[in-house]
Amino acid sequence: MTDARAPWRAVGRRSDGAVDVAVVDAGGAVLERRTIARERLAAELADDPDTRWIWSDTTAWYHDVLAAGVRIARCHDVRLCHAILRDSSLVADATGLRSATVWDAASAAPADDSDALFALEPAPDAIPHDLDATVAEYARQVEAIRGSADPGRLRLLTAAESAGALVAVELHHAGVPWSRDTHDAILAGILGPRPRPGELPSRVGELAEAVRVELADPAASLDSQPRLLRSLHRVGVLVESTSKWELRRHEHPVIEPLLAYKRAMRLLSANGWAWMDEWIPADRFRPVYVPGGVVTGRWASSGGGALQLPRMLRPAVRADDGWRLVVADVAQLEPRILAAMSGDLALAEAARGRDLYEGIVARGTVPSRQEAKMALLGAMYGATTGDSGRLVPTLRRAYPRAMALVDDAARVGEEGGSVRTLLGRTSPAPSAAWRDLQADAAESEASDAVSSLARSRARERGRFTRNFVVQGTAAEWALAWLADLRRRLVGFPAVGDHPVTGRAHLAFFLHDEIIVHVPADQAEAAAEAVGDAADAAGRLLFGSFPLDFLLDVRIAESADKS
DNA sequence: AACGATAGCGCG
DNA sequence: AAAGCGCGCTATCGTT
Repeated sequence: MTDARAPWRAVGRRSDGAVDVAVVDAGGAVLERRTIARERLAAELADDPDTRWIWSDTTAWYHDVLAAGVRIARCHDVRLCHAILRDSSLVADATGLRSATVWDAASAAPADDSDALFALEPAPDAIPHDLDATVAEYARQVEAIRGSADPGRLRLLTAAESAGALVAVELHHAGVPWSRDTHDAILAGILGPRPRPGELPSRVGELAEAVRVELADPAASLDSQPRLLRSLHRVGVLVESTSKWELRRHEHPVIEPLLAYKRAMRLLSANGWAWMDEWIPADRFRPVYVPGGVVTGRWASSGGGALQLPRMLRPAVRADDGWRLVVADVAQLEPRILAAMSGDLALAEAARGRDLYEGIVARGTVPSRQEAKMALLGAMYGATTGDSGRLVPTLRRAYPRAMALVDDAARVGEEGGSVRTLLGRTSPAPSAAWRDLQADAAESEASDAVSSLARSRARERGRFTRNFVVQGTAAEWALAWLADLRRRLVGFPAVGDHPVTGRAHLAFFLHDEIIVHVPADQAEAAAEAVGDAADAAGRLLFGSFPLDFLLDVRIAESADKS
């Protein structure tokens, strides 16, 4: 993965806004340095597009560079890698990294505030962007990896995390191609035509009216849970909450219009016309992705609810004229990850070339696909009761290796220990409050209340660590998939000047799903690249282990699932 | 008036 | 009854 002869370069910001550029050796020592004007930065990177650029924070640097028309191949994101290495249980001595607390500060402001990096007065809680601090921390990280229990895995993880950071900025830059007209039509179909500002859409008003009729109260408030609850009780619907999953269980003429009202209001407030005007100004949705934003290594997002686009809006995701979308998602990613990382050949056999849940049924473990899914999700999430928990023991007998991996992770977590993903991302240590509670419960005169609370908190943490190993390793696989596909797409013929959108490019990513926006005549090739990248990611993480990462790939003009 | 916490629901 | 993980966002409610 790392080539000792590759020229590595670092950039840092000077207090006057100019940029220091340095050539560094494999250990992070500066061999040469010079200073260039800020305006020269993009050109400087363009001169060495294949070099690995070491910088403080991809979000802070890359947006300007891309805006200036330059794309780079590789980077080392010091902030993101610091967080990984500081906590990784593979790192033998993290003292130096832990004392470099300045790298724990928040990332720069989101990409649209592109002046944030070059503001004269950096925010007091921001990470440093100067060359000396950047290179010094980089050297600490190189040393931490070298002295670790598994340098190869940590190199892979830090490279994948950094590549993901590049993808995240590029995704923001490209945006999700979006049809405002289709979006408007979907809203109108469910809510009624767009109302004047301050007015409720007609269909919402009708539903509210229907609910109030059934509640026999023309003034009933539907948006306040306590008041709605009282209204429901008055007409004999004895629910404890106003949640839809509880309402669904009751038979009463108010239920159906009420659920429809809640659905409509949800759509209106979360993804209605106001959202469309704010987030889709010009037929592109540009969410802010936050790589490493979740403890497990998954991405988070900030603003716009990028990771929560309701499925009913997916028809609004629409390729440009003459372009197509390649929409691909992995079938049962986390169960496959579990099979591969535990080396469970029986589970891998159930997964090979088919729907994994169907494979479990075919092997006679459980009678139906639904039960197989419930059982496996229950095993990965730590269910102990209900339909899901009931089937877990059956699964434990059929797939002992896979189940032992998650059961061990849960046990370690309950005992206050740390677990790690395949590549070494490590779960956070329990809080002081958690440890205090466990210590209190261990005292001989501990009350029943304290003991039972401590047990409950221990189990909670066990469910977290149980899931952490699988969710986190799945996130690593997905990063490898993204990074590999990104590299393949650069080889596609350019049809425009833009470094990202001037050719086939990634347009969306969500945990186990990718959307590529591609000129129509290259769509088949792009679909093939998506599959090849998935195969490559599997080999990178799991070598020759006999398991495939089955994709559902579609080429279409819209992302609508048909 | 401005904050944090909570309920509820969207996604994987 | 969400029984079982991880998120972000909005509206409402309670506190200051």
